[in-house]
This record gives sequence, C-alpha cells and structure tokens, in this order.
Amino acid sequence: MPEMPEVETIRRILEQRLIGRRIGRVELLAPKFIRHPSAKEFIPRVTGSAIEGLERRGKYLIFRLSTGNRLAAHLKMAGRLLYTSADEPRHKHTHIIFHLDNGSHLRYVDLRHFGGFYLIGPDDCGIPAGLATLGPEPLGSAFTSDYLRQALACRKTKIKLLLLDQRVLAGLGNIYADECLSIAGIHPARSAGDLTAEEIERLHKAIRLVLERSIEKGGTTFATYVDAEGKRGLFAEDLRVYRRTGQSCPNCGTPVERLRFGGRSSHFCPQCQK
DNA sequence: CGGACAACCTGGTTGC
DNA sequence: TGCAACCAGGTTGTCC
Repeated sequence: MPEMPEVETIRRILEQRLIGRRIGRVELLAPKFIRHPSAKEFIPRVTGSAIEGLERRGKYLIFRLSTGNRLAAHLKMAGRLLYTSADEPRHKHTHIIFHLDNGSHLRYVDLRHFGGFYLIGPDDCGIPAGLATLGPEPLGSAFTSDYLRQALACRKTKIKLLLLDQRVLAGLGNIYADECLSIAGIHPARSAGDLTAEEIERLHKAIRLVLERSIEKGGTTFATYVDAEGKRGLFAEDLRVYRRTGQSCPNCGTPVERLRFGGRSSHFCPQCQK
C-alpha cells in the first residue's frame, strides 16, 4: 500500500523506537518473505545485531545494522511494519517477528504476500535491483525542475506512467502521481516529451508540495494502511481526484473521470487537466 | 523504446 | 444468501 509519505511516516516512528535496540530471536513464520539470502543464512546473520540507523530510499526502508550489513524492506501493496508489545495479539497475516532486547516486537504483517526483506552486505551484495536503480528523492536537492525536464525530454510514454517509473523518480505511486498531475493541471495520458517548460515547472512544484503535505499528515489511509503504531494517515481528506470518480473536482465542480492504462487506474478532472 | 499483459496473493465491494 | 466479476497504495518479466 505504502508510497513514499507512508514509508517515511513509518521510518520516523521506528527511528524513535528502534535505534540502539538489539535484535534477539527472529521468528520466521513464513520463510518466503526473506528474498535474499536464504532464510537459513538470514537468521544467524541478523540475530544479535544492533540497529544503528533507519533510512529510507524511495519506498524502501533500510535498517543499518551494527554488523555492517543493511536490512532493506519493501512493503509493496499491503505490507506493515508494526512496533508492538510482546503480548499484543498477532494479526492473522503476521509472517516475521523480530524479538527486541527490550521485550518489544517488530512485526512484519502482509495480507497480500508481495513484500519482503533483503539482507545487504557491506559490498552491496544482495541489494535488490529496484533499490540499486532508484532515481532521485523527490524532496532531495537532486530533484530539480531541470532534472525533470531532462528526464521527460523525447519520451513518448504517458506522463502518468513515467511518474510511476522508480528509475526516474523514487517514491511516487498511483495515489500521488494522480494528485500531482491534478495540482499541475496536466492530463495523465499526455506524452511526457510534449509537456511545455511551464507545465514541467508546475509539475515539479506539485510533486514537492503534495509529498510534503502528505508526510505532515502521516500519509494516506484508504483502506488498510496504518503506520508502525497502527495509526491511520490523514491525507485522504486532502485528495482531489484519486478514487473520486464521479465526484466533483474541488477546483471546478466537473465530475472526476477514470481511465485505465498500464494496468492501473488514473483519476483526473477532464476540465482542469487537458 | 513503448505498450499490453500476466504473475505474485488475499480480501473487500458490487451487481445479478 | 450465493456467486462471479472486478477492484486494490507495487514491481518484475515476457512478448509483440
């Protein structure tokens, strides 16, 4: 479920709770969620290590461990990382429990089984391809309107699909791509290379604005997303078009429409986004 | 390069 | 109540 603002919200909470904690027993209820290396190798390499830092790149959460290894997690559509007490009832789809030295748990819960963990060595051995090829952080200094203009130049693909390409920009997903295009006033099916300099400028600003505001509100909860303490994100009340098909555009009142391409829905106002 | 599609899973909603 | 169809916040690979 989570896109960048949701993962960042989880990161901030876990940073408060986990820095300095040591991982004790790793309860691997379903080994398949360890994507690299094998579960057999994973457990001894993680057990006993302390958590020294918690970083985020795009939608990846990265634990820096005292052994020099890093532990990367991707939650995909429905993954949750929950910091709980030991006696908290276990959600049905709990797959991994990291027992911590203060008696608490870090639990991985994933209803759809898409997410998983990667243990990365000091030499980057085991790094998932998606993490190695990520584009710039949308709130970082490398993401300038110049960068965006060069990334879109001569590209025939639809702007919506290009915004979802993590190699171009790290962290946007279906919700925020639709919202950014709405604020920038750009139709999602436009060819990326056809955008004017002014439109690219608006899009660049919209991306930063939407992500900053969403992080401030703890991300977007539609159905199932909750943060590391089980709390919902409040940005859903600010959504302009995402999953609002048939409802009024907040700008002009025209009913929001939905198109499907690239196997996903795009929501937009046909009046404001030409 | 671009576009369509399937695959990986479970569960909620909608419509007949 | 039952059942089928469709939907879902992501990514990867294949095929044309």
